[in-house]
Parts: sequence; structure tokens; C-alpha cells
Amino acid sequence: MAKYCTIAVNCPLPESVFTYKYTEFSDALKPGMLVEVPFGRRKSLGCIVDIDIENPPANIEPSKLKEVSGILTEDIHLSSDEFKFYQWISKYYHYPLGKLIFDCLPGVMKRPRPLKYEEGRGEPFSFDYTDDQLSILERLRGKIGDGFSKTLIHGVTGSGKTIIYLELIKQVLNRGESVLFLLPEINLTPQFIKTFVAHICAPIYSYNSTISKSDKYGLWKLLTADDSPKVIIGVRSSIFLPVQKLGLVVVDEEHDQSFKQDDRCPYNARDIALVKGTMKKVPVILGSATPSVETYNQFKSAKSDKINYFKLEKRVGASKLPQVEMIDMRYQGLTSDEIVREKEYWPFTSKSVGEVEKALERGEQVLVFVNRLGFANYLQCRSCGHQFSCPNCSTNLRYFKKRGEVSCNYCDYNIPEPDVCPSCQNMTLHQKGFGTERLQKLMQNHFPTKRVERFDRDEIKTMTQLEERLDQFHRGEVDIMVGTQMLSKGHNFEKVNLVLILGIDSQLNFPDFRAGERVYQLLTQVAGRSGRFGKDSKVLIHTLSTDNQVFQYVTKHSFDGFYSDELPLREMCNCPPYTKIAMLYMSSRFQDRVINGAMAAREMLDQMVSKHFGSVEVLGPRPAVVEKKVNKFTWVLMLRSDSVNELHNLIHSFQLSYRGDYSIGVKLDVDPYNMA
DNA sequence: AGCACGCCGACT
DNA sequence: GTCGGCGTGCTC
Repeated sequence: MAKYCTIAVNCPLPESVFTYKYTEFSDALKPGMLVEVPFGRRKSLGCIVDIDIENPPANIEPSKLKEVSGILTEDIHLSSDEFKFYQWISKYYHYPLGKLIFDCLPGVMKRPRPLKYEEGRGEPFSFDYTDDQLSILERLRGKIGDGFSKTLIHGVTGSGKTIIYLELIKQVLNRGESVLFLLPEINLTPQFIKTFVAHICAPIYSYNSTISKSDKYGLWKLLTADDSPKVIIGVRSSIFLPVQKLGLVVVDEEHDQSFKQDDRCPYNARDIALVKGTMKKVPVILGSATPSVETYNQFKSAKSDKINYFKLEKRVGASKLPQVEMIDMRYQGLTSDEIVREKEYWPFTSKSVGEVEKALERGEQVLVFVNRLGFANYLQCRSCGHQFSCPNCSTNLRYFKKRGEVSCNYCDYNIPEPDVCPSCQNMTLHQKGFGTERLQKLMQNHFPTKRVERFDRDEIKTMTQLEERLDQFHRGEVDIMVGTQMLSKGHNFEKVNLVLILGIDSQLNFPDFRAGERVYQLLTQVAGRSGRFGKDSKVLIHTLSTDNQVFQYVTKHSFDGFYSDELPLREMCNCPPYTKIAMLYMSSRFQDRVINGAMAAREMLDQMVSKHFGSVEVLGPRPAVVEKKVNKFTWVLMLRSDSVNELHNLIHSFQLSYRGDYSIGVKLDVDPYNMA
């Protein structure tokens, strides 16, 4: 007799679980198994949800049910714990279960090559612990093996969080359990691998975009079959790895926005790490020098979480916090002659260039930060004002001098560097704004005998290049390094006691309730690169708004000041953590259709709100910050509520009843980080 | 998202 | 005539 099973199929429909018949495989099929199924006019992949269902669903004719065509692989299957994890995420982010599962799983390989990993050498280590470190360590040791707990270590850069992690990891491994260690970006991986390989006595696996497809598959296969103690260091997607006998999850740099995925399922790995911890009954440790406002608030307000908040306000050893100074780019109090002279140094100043000179004379190295790539943000004709913009996107083209072209941020459009204005034939084109390339060039002009290098996505494309450039810098072969945030996170440089920061104003003026938080975090992190090894050190911030409050917290190294001022602001403007937000993105190749569609959606939402979900506020629609990308127009609606349940129920009802224009794509983002 | 069906314009 | 553009609709 034919039996029925439910299968989460890899398809983008809001409801991706379908019923299938099976006969041949009746003994082999088990929940969590990966199978091939016919789907519409094609084949697709699925994951078995339930088997042995006696009665087919009533709302569909039984003859229409198709049969499972085969088992995809025996190497990988989802345990019931993992399956529940995926179900939770699918529900919370309103993302199709089947698609989620197959987004996360590695592609199946017939013959994976042998899996690469490093065996820890388990060298003994002894550090001089501070009292703070010791007391935290003692408290955290008690949590290992004691079920779910969540902990926040709020520790300034250089306060020695790594050593605490290391001790706890060793303890977990000794219990025969494994550790999942999450980092926001791959560029932090090498240094942790180095430390862990030296001192830990277990295999260490890394999981990020630089490891091969074969290694990804190999690791999934290994973890499915083998529960021996190991450490996995990975980026956000490693939270999905099927680690058995999991004993601890660490999320380092908890605040970092790289933990939030913005394509496909918009999960935040830090948030779902806590879900995984709850389900698997293991402790989760979050660490950051600049916790996100949400996390900070969570640990400061809930009674049970307060005791799990730990601070490390002092740097270890001789390391001192840098002196942070503002550089006023408005040239206030200068005579017009002085201003003319000062402009020669733009976007630096005579003072900041002077400080660089002094540092170089002392034989030190200097870091220069700017959050922009390329030479100039855009080109503009001096005579007629013509701007070079992208034909496919609503944005200006960025000027890359080295490549000799102007090109688009969002699509692959680029044209050779023009030397004449196409609309008025004038030969003078303004180069507006600056990026890493320009700062490198200017620094090189100021210091022709010194070696000035760049550290950004343009220059560093592979793990090898990353390690090479860092090694060069450590060996002292580079005097000035100009970089983006890529350089701002986690690295320790012995001979750096001066850091320049430029171009922060554009981020300060960003129309987003998290603008202040981001700037605070970026500046504090960047400042943390300076003076890690005992010398007096300086951070110079170039800005037009020296009196902006956010700089005060950074210059004064105020540990809680930012949060205690920011939280009331968030409450006043009904922003997270006091409310929950979801964004609804609608896009189409036709501008009129997407606008009409978004208005219609707004009306539908309004009706639903007035009937059942009174606490939810619907805002918009408005065009996306970049309305047209690659010839697709996007409009945005925002949903906000202080009731998580009502927000979720509204989204769910909307998804069920919304059957709009097929040419309009709808995307949801729950707990958005950037609200483009 | 695929994938096919079907309805119109412009070619050997 | 029919090749193929893309608009529309469906997926247990």
C-alpha cells in the first residue's frame, strides 16, 4: 500500500512543504533525509519532514500526488534537532523552509577530496591574568556543561577576551565536546587559527568562503558521522553546521553587521546562535568591545541576564588607551591665507600630516582609515555640471584611477576614464570626494621615500593576499597602510601608535536610527588598533562636525556613556530595542508597477492592521535608497510594533493573502540591519 | 526560482 | 509561413 510523506521542497513559495507518495523506499526513508522529487515540470530537491502518513491531505486529489524519485545522498541528513532549528528560522524570518535548508547545505559531491584541517599542538600556555579576567573565567567555567546560558563579555579592545575563550574551549574539549566559534569576517580567521592551533589539543576546522566546495561537503559529511571533540572557526553560515556533542558556542564581535545575512534568508547568526544554544542546551558567549544596542539592553534590563553581563574595562599589560583628537575640517579661526595653505593638505590637514611625519621619524607605522574604495566618489564637469551616472542604476559612477575607469557599485557597468565632458566637451572634470586610492596617492606624495600600501577589497581578494599584506606590515616593510574597515577589526599591530580616520561625516549623516551606533562602533574599533603595546598613542578624526555627541564617547573612552544616552533616544523614537521592525521590499523592472504594487500592499496591510493587528504601524511605501539597481526598481514598506507576535502574525497573514502582480518580487527582512 | 505555454512581431 | 521575444501562471 502506498504511504505518504511530507517534504520541504527547495522552492521559493511561502509554503514549501508538500505531500508525496512513496512505495519503493518505504524502509529507507527517514525524517531529515535528502531526496529528489518531481516538482512541477522539473525535478527538485527536498528534505523529508514526516513519514508514514496514512491519509493524504483532504484539500488535494490523491491522484495528483507525485512519488519520491530517489535518495539524494546518504552522507548528509538532518537530525531532528537540526530540523527544528531550520523550522524555527523559517518561521521567524518568514522564509520558505525547503529553500532555507538547501541554501545552507553544501552542494552534493560524488567524490570529495580529503578534508583539510589543522591539528592543534596543545602547547601549554601561561598568561598573567588580570583579576577581572580571572573572576570572569571562574564564573564562566561553572556554565560549561550546565545547560543553556547566555553571556556577554563587554571588553575594551586589548582587554584579553581571546584568552578567556581559549581557556573555556580547552575545558569543553576535555569534556569530549566540540566548540563552534563564530567570527564576523574571514579576515579575522588567521589570527585565531594561529592562537588556537598553538594551544588547543584537537582538530581545528575553518568554514568560510575561501574553503573549497569539496571541503564544505567533506566537513558536513564528517560532522554528520563523527562526534569526536573539535573546534570549528567560521563565519555566520557555520551556525548551521551539524556539530554533534556541541558544548559551547562563541560569537566574537557580536555587534558586527556581517552576522546579518542580507540576501536569501535574512537571518542574524548571533540571534540564531542563541536559539541553537537554547535547543541544544549549551552555553552561548557573546563578546564585543562595542556591543550592539540590542544586546547591551538585553543584558542590562532583564534581571536574569544582568548577572551574565561581564565587563573588562582595562587593557591587559602595558597597553594604554589612545588619546583621541578631533581635526576640524571647517578651518575655523583661520585667516583666508591660512585656509588657502591648509587646503593644500585636503582631505588631510597640516596637523595630521605633521603627526604622520613625526610618527614615521620615530620609526613607527601609521594607519589611515576611510570607508570608501577607489579614487573619487564621482566625476563632475566643471563647466556644465554633468555627472557620470550609471545607465542601469540610480547612482553615480565611482572613479578608479589605477584601473583607469569609472564604474558602478551595483552592476558591472564601467567606461574608460573620460578626459572630456560628453555633453559640453569641456576638458576639466572635477574629482569629487576621496577613497582609499586617493589617500594612498596623497600620502605617497607627502612621503615619497616611504612605502604606502592599500588594504581594501580592491587590493585584497584572497586569503593569501590578506596574510601576505599583514605579514609585510608586521615585518615593517610598509610604513603607511590605507584601508577600509577590513583593517579595523581585531588586528594587533605592534608599531602603530597613530591612526587617522577620514570620511566619517557621510556615515554620521546617514538617515538611519543606527547611524550613531555604527559610527560609535567603527570609531571605537578603529581607535582600538592604536597603542596596543604600551606606547602613548593617538587617533585623529577628521570631521566637519567636531561637536557631534558621538565623538565624546570615543574621545573620553566612556564605557557606558554611549548606551545610556542612546537608549532613551531609541525609546523616544519607537526604535529597536523597544520595538520590532520588519521591512517589505518590492521590486520590478517597471517603476509604475512596483509603485502601484507597493501602494496596494500598503492598503492591504492597513486593513489587516485595523481588523486584527492594532499595535502594528505601517510606514511607506518609499523608494529604496538606491531606487534602481541593475534595471530593477525597488520600493520599501516598513512594519513596526512593540508586539513581536502581532508583527509576525501580520506578516504571515499578508503572505497568505498577497497574490499580487507576478512581475513584482516581494522580499521580507525581519530585524533589518541596514534599511536600504 | 525554474520552466512551459501562448500570443505577437520580423526574418530565411 | 515559423522562430523566438517575454508576459503569465503553476508547482504535492
